[in-house]
This record gives sequence, C-alpha cells and structure tokens, in this order.
Amino acid sequence: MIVSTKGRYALRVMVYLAQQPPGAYIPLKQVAEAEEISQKYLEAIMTILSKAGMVEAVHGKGGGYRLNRPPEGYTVGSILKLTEGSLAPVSCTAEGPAACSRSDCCPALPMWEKLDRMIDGFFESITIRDLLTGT
Amino acid sequence: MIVSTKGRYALRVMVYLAQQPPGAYIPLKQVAEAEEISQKYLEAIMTILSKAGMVEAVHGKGGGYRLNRPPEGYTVGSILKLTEGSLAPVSCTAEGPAACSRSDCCPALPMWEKLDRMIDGFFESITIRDLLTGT
DNA sequence: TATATTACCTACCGGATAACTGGGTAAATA
DNA sequence: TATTTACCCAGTTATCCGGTAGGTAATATA
Repeated sequence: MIVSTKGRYALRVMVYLAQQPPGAYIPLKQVAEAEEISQKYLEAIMTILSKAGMVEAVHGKGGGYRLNRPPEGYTVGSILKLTEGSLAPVSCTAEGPAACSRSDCCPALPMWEKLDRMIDGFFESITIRDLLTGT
Repeated sequence: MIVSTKGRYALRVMVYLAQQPPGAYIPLKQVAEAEEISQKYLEAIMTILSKAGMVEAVHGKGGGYRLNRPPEGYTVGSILKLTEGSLAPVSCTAEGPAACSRSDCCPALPMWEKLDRMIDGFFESITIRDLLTGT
C-alpha cells in the first residue's frame, strides 16, 4: 500500500482545518470527533505536521491547530511525504546503502524510476484547495 | 509498497524466460540460481503464473517452464495483478463489502480513483518485450 | 522396473509494520 | 489553582512479507 491511513488522515485533517473560520485555533478533540478518527492516533500525526511547520499549534485553553498558509499553499505530495516518509512504490529506486545490488543490470529499473516520477508529479500537482473544491 | 518482491520476482523470471532459446523448458532451479532468488519462494510464484496460463509447465526430467506467447504478449500489469492481487495504492477505491463508509463524502476519493487509473494505464502500456529491449 | 528429476501442495515461522491505546508531562488560559 | 490543550514514550494486537521444511505427483531415462 503506497498511502496508509496515516497519510490519508493527515489529508483529511488539513481539509477540515481549511474549512474552519480563518485564524481560529481548532482543538484536536473537535477534529477527531468530526472526522471520526482516533484522537490518540491523530496526536502523533499532528505533531509531525506541526514540527514540519505545516500547521501552527498553540497549547492550553483556547489553543489547538490552524493552517498558516492558504489551502493552495499545500501540495498533497508535501503532506504525504511527511507522514508516509516516502511515496516510492518500490524499494528498487532507493539510493545509498539501501540501494539494490542489481540496479546496474536490472531491466525493470527504468520502469520503476519512471513510475516514481509519475507519482511524484501527480501528487505535487494537487493542492488542498483542489480537494476542497473537487477540481 | 505497491509492488512487493513477489511481483518483481515474477517480472524478472518472465524476462529471464524470454531470453532463453525458443521452445525450451527451463527448470526452476536454473532460474533461481541465475536470478539469485530463493528457489522455494519462486515455486509459489511460478505456480500462480502457471495456473493463470501465463507460462507452460512440464513435470519430470527435462521439464520446466517456458513462455507460451511472444514477450510482447505479456503486459507488466497482467503479471503484477496476478502476483500482487491488486495494484491499488490505497484501499479507498475498493468496492463491495470492503468499501469505505465515507466514500460518498470523501473529498479525496476522486484523486485516488484518478491515481488508480493512471497506475493501471502505466503498467498495461508496458510489455515484457519493452523490459527486454529497454524501450 | 527403478531412479532421478521436475513441478506442485500444505504447513509453518520470524521479523517488520500498521494502527492503535495508555499513561504520563509541559504549556497556556481562566 | 484548576482546566484545557499540545506533546512525549512505551506497549499491543493483528497482519503480512519473505522465506523454509517436508512432502506428493508426474515425467523421463537407465
């Protein structure tokens, strides 16, 4: 599976936050209830997004999360890469120490690389705004 | 991971068989050694391909496997779908009892469906011959 | 007929990962 | 000071991937 619930939950939260009054901080509890997602599980996901600067977090009463850019400022790819780690559909295209030992003679490698680029281009061409408007 | 070693091994075996003398039956042992793949693991994969009519199998001495079509008669997609079961990058596009309960209001569903079609089209447009010739 | 060679079948196993859950601590407000 | 929130860490359960072990059935050759 190329995209787990982790990444899909992250997208749903971003879309939900984009639909809230501008500037308002939304507590996680509200998001979890509205989206019917385990609050505990969401905590881990939101912390990733927060640390990466995708959302703004405020502790304490009246706090919560909010977007710090307009919805078109987030590509789907940027969010998925954060939460999923990678969008690569196969391990064959890994470089460095994890590289495949047959990469220099593998007849399928060019295909995997092409697929990699295609998927990356696909997700980078879509923003949270596109998801909102159904474009 | 959208394509596991199972599917990748299957592709490598098909490419290997395509490179052998036409009509010859190749024992699995030879394939496993040449491709450095666990023979036992390959057995399970080849049985799938054989049952689906992708290769011809002959028992006993002098037996083995061979292709029953020219290399361009096999799409990469047809082989991967067999061994992987599905090429879907997310479970969101599943239908029937496994369908997502939020499918009627999910803002991301159209995106997943589009990705599904894109990946399917990609793999169906490539044949074993393309892998052989590097086209 | 006996033996070697091959495909095929069933069952099992260890490790990794996904998807949570529980129990805290730290920061901010009322 | 009490409450509300984000954040941190450790465990848990189930699933699946990749592989192994030990057989049986089919075919050829001596």
